[in-house]
Amino acid sequence: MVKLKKRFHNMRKIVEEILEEKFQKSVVVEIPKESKFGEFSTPVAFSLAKELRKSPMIIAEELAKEFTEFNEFSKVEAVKGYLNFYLSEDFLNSYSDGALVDGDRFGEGNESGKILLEFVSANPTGPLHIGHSRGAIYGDTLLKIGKYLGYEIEAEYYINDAGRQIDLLGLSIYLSGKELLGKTVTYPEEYYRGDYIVDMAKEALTEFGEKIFREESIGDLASWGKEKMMVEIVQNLDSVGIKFDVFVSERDIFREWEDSLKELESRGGVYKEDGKLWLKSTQFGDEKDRVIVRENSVPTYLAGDIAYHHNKYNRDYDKYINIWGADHHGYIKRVESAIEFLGYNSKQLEVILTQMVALLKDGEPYKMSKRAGNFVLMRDVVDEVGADALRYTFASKTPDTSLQFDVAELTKQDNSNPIYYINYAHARIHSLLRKSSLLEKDILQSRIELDAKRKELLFLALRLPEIVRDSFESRQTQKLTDYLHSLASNFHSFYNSNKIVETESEAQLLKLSLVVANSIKIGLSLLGIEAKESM
RNA sequence: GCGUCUGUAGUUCAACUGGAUAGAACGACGGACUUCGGAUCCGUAGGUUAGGGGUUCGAUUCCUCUCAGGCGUGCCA
Repeated sequence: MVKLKKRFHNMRKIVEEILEEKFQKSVVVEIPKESKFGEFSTPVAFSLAKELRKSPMIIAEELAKEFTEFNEFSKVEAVKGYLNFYLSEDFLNSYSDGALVDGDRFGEGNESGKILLEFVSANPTGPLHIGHSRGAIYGDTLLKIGKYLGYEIEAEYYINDAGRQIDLLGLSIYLSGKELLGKTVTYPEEYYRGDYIVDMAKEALTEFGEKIFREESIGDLASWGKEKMMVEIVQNLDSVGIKFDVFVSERDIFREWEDSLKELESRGGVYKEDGKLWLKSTQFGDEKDRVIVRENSVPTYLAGDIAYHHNKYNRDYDKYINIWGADHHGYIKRVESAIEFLGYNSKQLEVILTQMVALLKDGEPYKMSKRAGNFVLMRDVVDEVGADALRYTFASKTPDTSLQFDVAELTKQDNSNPIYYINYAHARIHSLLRKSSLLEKDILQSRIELDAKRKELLFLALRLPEIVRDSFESRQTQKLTDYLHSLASNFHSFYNSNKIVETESEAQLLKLSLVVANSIKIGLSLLGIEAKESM
């Protein structure tokens, strides 16, 4: 049997280490698209061709001979300059045993590093809409995957509870309340409309009586309304299984603004002009310098963000990840420059932008605006399609491409939904286990004899650790969804061409199926979805 | 105008960050169990990777120009 030195290493890493030890340099290890080229391959002979002044074909031929003594491989072949590696049955069986022993923790990493992940941070002036839910689900998926890999990650929500939008919330509730009381009101250009404002006005009326709708009470209505909205937002997030570790308030953070300002001043990051205070953000590549304190001495929004990032950096993480809507992208440079002026390294900050979600309803474009109140509520979509489908949909799209879909499409719960497809594969495996009369011990102790099909399926199932890692490091959660889909697909195909229960190979095929089920279960759980054992 | 993201099959997306014949899914069309769940499987059609030029053994990937679209370009948040 092959001994596994490093349980937590994924298979590609194991092969990489073997090659790097051999060649004393970093080597590209890839997984060929076609299984006839082996499980792994490397084009290393091409890069050696120049310095050795020999053809890649010849180099590869020679190299292939040097890998005969590795029991990880059953065969190492040179084809057209590529070096192809075929994993041995011994190795794959050992690795499978490891996977089954690890169970739910197969692929878990031992990465170190403290990461602060800030996401959603939607203004508490209305419920979450479908656009917010994209960043929320993407962020939460990253969080789950990162934690699985061993990183210490905190999920943080920044509450914009200061500034004009909160005043506007108070005013909007106030005006709506006036109208409820039969008064004629004229709404200004900018205010929040939508049913939730009317609902809050009604609630305020029953809770506080008519006296709340006096002009002096707008501030009270604002902070009361803000609290209401945060409760609503937390519920919205909870409905898809998202929980934050920390909520920070802009209002609280702002108390530290003077400290940040002093720091900026002492490092020459600001200057006065036209009675305003400017941040020298051009020094770090911004298009122009930015006002941080207005002529009337009221700080701008950026000031709050500077204090916030100052606060974050003082908490001393290794990395700060912000997930913002694409409309904030102009902010990156100015925040980075502020971080530099505060004496910190802006390279530790990584901003991921999620592009817009353009919704259609029956083919018609759906304009989303909180102000106008005709946005699609996250809550409504969750009610219609369920948390699982929504989570899968957003996790399966790269954040940096704008996404357009029809609400009507998502409300369809037919078999085009990949969640059903993947769950079905998982449920099928459990169905087989229920049908079988074998003991678990006998299944686990059997040895999987590999033919081409079995090997392909087993290899794919065992790639989970590598996929999870890759998915996190590239910040591309869709690598995980794609993987699960193809694993399910591969299993369905296998299932249809093999009888399993009550055959001579029952034990080993069930063992193979168990490895598949384990990877599906883990993968789904990292997406925040619970695998079903029956449907 | 500038910044930024994007452009790959009818549609939605891949392509391991420079590697082998550009792959899947959905949709379309045609098939498959008296075997364990047909919510499945198998097959067929569909491509000048937006376009030109460059870098090299090799480009969907890197550079450059052009074209098209989204977002941004408040002392709003």
